[in-house]
Amino acid sequence: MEAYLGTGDRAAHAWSGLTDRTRVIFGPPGHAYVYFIYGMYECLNFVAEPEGMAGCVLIRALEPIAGFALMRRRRPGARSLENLASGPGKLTLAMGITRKLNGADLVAGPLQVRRPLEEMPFAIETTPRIGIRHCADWPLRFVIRGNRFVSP
DNA sequence: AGGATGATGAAG
DNA sequence: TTCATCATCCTA
Repeated sequence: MEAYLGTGDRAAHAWSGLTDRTRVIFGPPGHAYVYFIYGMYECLNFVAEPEGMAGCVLIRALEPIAGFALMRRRRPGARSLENLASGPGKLTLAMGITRKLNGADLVAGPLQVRRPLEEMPFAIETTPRIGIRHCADWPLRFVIRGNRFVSP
């Protein structure tokens, strides 16, 4: 995942202030911010700051633990389990997430953030963010150390 | 290394 | 109404 700050972060969508597109980012936390990028893909964020304040987290990858057949059907090109959702665009394809979920409540659903079935301890590693030009060296990308499913 | 592909924000 | 830009992925 990657953090995008509300103020001073030129790489963040919220940099341009409150617009139609960024409205959700300035809304209450625990909601999905889904945006369309490169004319083809959609990316999922979690709003992370109190209402009136901008700040969100881009979900760049996930480890599939269920629904394998469905995810493979949505991403026929995926050659391996690791490849299924190891990138922000791949993740939304595999999960069937579209802009219709923009602004959706992540507690109420239909898209929900849930506690894992079994809690596994893990270490978090910090790296620069990926695919941006501004503030590219800021250490705001967070990965699970040693995990095979992180985005490249 | 380059192409697919369209919304967005800022400028005119 | 244009225009550059873009938090990507895939094939070569």
